[in-house]
Amino acid sequence: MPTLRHTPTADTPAPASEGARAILAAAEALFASRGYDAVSMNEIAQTAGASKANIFHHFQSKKALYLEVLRSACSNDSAELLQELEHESGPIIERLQRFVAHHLDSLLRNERSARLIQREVRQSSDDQAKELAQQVFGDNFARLLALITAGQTQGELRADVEPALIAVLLLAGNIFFFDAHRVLRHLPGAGFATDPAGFNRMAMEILLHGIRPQHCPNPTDQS
Amino acid sequence: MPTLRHTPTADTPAPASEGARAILAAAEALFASRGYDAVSMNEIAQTAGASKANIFHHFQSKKALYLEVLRSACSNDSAELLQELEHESGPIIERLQRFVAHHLDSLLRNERSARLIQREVRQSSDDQAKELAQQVFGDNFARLLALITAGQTQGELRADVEPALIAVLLLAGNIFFFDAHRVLRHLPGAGFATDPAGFNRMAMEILLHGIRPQHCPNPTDQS
DNA sequence: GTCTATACACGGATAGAC
DNA sequence: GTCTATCCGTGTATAGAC
Repeated sequence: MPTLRHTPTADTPAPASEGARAILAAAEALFASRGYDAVSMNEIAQTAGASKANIFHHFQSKKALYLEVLRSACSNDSAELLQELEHESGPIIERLQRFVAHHLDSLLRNERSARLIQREVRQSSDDQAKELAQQVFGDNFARLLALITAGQTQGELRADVEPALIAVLLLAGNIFFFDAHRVLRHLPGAGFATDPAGFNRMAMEILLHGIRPQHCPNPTDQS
Repeated sequence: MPTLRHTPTADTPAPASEGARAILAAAEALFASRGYDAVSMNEIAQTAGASKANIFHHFQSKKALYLEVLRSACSNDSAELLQELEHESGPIIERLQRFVAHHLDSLLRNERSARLIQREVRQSSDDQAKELAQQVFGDNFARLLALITAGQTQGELRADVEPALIAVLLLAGNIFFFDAHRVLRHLPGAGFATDPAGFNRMAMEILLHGIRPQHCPNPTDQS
């Protein structure tokens, strides 16, 4: 698969001449829900209300169209979460909590693009992963790390664990929930599978008591 | 996609007449690494050293072959983990720890089958998920739940959280690591991405301090 | 920019000999 | 059980008119 380097200078590299945007939207929906191979150009044309040949006029090939879809999906998903992090005040733990909740919500709301990106993450062997890490996730992950390390220096979080590990555990729960909640629903005792917010609250509660510094209610001091 | 109900009575429903096993093995490798659509019957035949028509002699259709592959992959993956749980003594936390470590190890070692099953979990919308939950994951998940509840009644684990939630968090870390470690490697501060065992140890350490009841080193007792 | 028509290859599946 | 040969649908991509 070709490289997906994106020139970060131009805001709109291809203005997407009206009809092309319809094609892009249709392609995104179809690719995300059924994968690359399972969807045909005929189908995309039909869904977009355009002719198959017109697609090839706007995009060099099927793969080129796919990569274009990927790029737009990535930047959308990321952009939503950027603000939540920095421009806030108050305890960092609360901010983390809100971030995680927002992240899961975003996953579930933009299910299509989320799946699309996940697919790429998983099947990207070799050095494609590096590009993904640097050009797609790098910024947001770094931001999350900064928040966590701030929490550590401020004493809100344990300082004896790698911040990246905390970040990963924070995200892992969300992504697992996103992936598996349909199956989870039918497993014994996993009623929370239908309640993302509740899951988030409880998972965070568990994680926090491992993340925070020893929070011991002093038995001698019970005023 | 057709139902994947498996008669649980017969141990070897179809003895897989020698050549059929080669086909099955080749199909598993190809399906797992590239997905259902991307692999052709021609390719499977070639890899297995058989003719395309011969595949259709042993399996009704491409989809039937796929389901057969799925079934075998599932039972293999599950079977490995079954023993680890019950037939042991000692603190439950330790057993959980060993289970989680073994689980991640199993994922990484059987990458192909693991991916295959994950694919099914994610794209199974509707009631296909129910079958997966009941016929593939049900047993193992129930076992894990039993272990956790035992830990709760024994006082090793906090009793005020849903056991299923603990189970999910235990698994989520592993699966996220399995999915993302290639990308993770290239993110800042995530050096543990190349060290599954280390990741397991640290993640478990974090989780435990949230899971176990308040573990407070008594400051008055320092003999 | 958008269409109709078409070339060309490949994929899944079957027939029938051995 | 295994093969060769073949049918038929569909998918990507192009040519060329409007």
